[in-house]
Amino acid sequence: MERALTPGDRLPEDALGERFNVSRTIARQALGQLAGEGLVELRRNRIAVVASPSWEEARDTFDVRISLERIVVQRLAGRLSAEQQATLEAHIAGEERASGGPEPASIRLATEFHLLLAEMTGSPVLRRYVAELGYRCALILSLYSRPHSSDCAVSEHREIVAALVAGNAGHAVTLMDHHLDAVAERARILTEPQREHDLIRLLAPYVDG
Amino acid sequence: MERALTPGDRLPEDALGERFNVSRTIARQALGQLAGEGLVELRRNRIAVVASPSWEEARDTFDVRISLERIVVQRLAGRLSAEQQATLEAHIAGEERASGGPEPASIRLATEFHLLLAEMTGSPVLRRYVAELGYRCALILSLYSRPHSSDCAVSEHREIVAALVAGNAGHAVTLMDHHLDAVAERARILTEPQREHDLIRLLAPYVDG
DNA sequence: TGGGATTTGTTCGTATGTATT
DNA sequence: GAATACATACGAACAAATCCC
Repeated sequence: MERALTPGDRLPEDALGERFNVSRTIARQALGQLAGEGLVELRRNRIAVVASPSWEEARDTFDVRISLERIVVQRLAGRLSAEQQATLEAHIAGEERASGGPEPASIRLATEFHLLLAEMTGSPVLRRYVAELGYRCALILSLYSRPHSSDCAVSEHREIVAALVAGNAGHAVTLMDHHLDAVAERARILTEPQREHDLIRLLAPYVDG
Repeated sequence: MERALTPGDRLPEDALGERFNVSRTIARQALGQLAGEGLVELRRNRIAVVASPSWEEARDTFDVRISLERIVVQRLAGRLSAEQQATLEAHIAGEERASGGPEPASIRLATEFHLLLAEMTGSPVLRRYVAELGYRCALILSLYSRPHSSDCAVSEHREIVAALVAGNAGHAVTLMDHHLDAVAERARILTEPQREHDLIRLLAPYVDG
């Protein structure tokens, strides 16, 4: 979500295990799960790498994501509790605060906004699928998009919440469609191949303890 | 899919490995994947068991499945190639032929019809999610439904295909909604706890070679 | 093209935790 | 309630495949 890693980056079991202070067995399990979620590519006898979705897979992922999030807003329109409303507004305020700061934080918050909505449907299945697609879309944008500019997105988030609170399902769906279309639209120009990464250094912030 | 196993059935790594002639490591990996798909419950230091979705989870799974399959028929209406049409008709013919025979076969075919439709959208993501939910719903029905009666379902499948071929998206969606509602409706009466199973014997047909 | 260094695939042993008599 | 049997969790080690110079 924060683009600490880039598609194609190598993920050797040993190095991961050393970084997170676990054995290869554990690192291997984690890689297996991530492969199941489409974030890691796992080919037999080959080193695991961060997934590099093809252009077709990218398009497909975005298309299904749009359909799924449409379901989310349809379920939520006019049904947000006061508490949920407050949570969403607090989140958007956080996004605004972060919008001037470091990019990884604002990218993460933008993704988490959608996750928050999915969570509020109360459907674990919907939540899981939206989360999975959200993560994959973040990965795709790091492959295909130009640098993130989050300013517009925050105001769109605000409008979506307003439509949900107003109970205008149709409008909320339209807004969400346009919002996600706009996000997908960023994935138009291929960025040049990324720099070499130092796995050990990059993952340092993510080690517990 | 064929209800060879029932929710709650124990799945010890050892027994599985012996049955399929693989080591515990491999059996363990398989259990991990199945847990990711929600078909197996994996609690720390405890024996794995076939998942027993709660009533709420069951309801949720069916609800999301209906929403997802609605997307499938919307994408397919008026867009089926002659070849796809033939494939679907052949499948339904197979369902009819099997409807008098052994139950496991017809249950499997009924589930696979929906999988076939999802596949024809050409969307790997949609296909995967519909498959996952289809398998889970089969599991749920084996927990909560009375014995399967597939006669009605086959004719409903036929009607859905007809609406798709006619290009009537709205009607196709309605038919699919009603069809899946009817399937979910079967999950109303709790069946009594199932008999004890002999894992070794039940899995015998599934061993390769 | 060849060969050494890496990295994965798999098995097995031990420790630890759980169920059952 | 304690002891025994059983199952899982984890890591070490070895073989085979791959990578890279």
